[in-house]
Amino acid sequence: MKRPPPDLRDTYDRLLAAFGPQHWWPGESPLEICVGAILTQNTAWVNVEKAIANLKNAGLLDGERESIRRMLEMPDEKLAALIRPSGYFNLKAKRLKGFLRFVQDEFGGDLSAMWKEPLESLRFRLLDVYGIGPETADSILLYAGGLPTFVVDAYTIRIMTRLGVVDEGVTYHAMKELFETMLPTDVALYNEYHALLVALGKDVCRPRKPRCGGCALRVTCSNSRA
DNA sequence: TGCCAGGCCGGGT
DNA sequence: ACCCGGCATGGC
Repeated sequence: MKRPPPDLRDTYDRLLAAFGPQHWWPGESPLEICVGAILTQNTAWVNVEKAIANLKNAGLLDGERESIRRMLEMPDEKLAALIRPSGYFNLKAKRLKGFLRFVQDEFGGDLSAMWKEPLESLRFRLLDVYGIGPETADSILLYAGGLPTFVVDAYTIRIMTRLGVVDEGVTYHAMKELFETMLPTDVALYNEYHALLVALGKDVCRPRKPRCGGCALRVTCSNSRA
């Protein structure tokens, strides 16, 4: 760390005041949230919505166990065609099935049974599933399972790096640990905080614009002043 | 038009 | 242990 960490709780209050509640995750059921978490990998959410609409129209996000079974039985190409708007559709069809296969085989296609497993243990098992990396695992655990794990993404790292809170090249794990250490273990707080960082990132923190001059960073993060 | 989006995997150093 | 190309659509 280049400087003492800001009061991340105060930063949260400022973000909430600036952007308001984000109402994440924008999904109606745990299964839909899990599916969305995989489909949104490096993809704009608006495209994911189209893919999810296709799945709903095909009746594949209604009954949880039934939907999981039907998607698993479907040929890869057919599932890929449905999720086409979300991009990387061939890849994501396989990743989606990888996750569904895990839920099916290990928990009998019952997500509520999955959440009963201890968080750390479940997290490691999810990371072993093909196509599930740290962010997707944490998104599933927090937003679908309501378990207290902080979700880090590219925006989180960009924002914290540009504020000088962490050095460039900070790892996912270090960033996650920082938030979890500095904040109370609170699912609702983790939920809203990540969503607010994404809102801020979309606003001002693009990859090719290293400076956010005149942007909302000043408003929201002034407590980290040098 | 080109760049970007709520990553992750596999192969190469 | 890093680094990088591949994966693909749709919006601005």
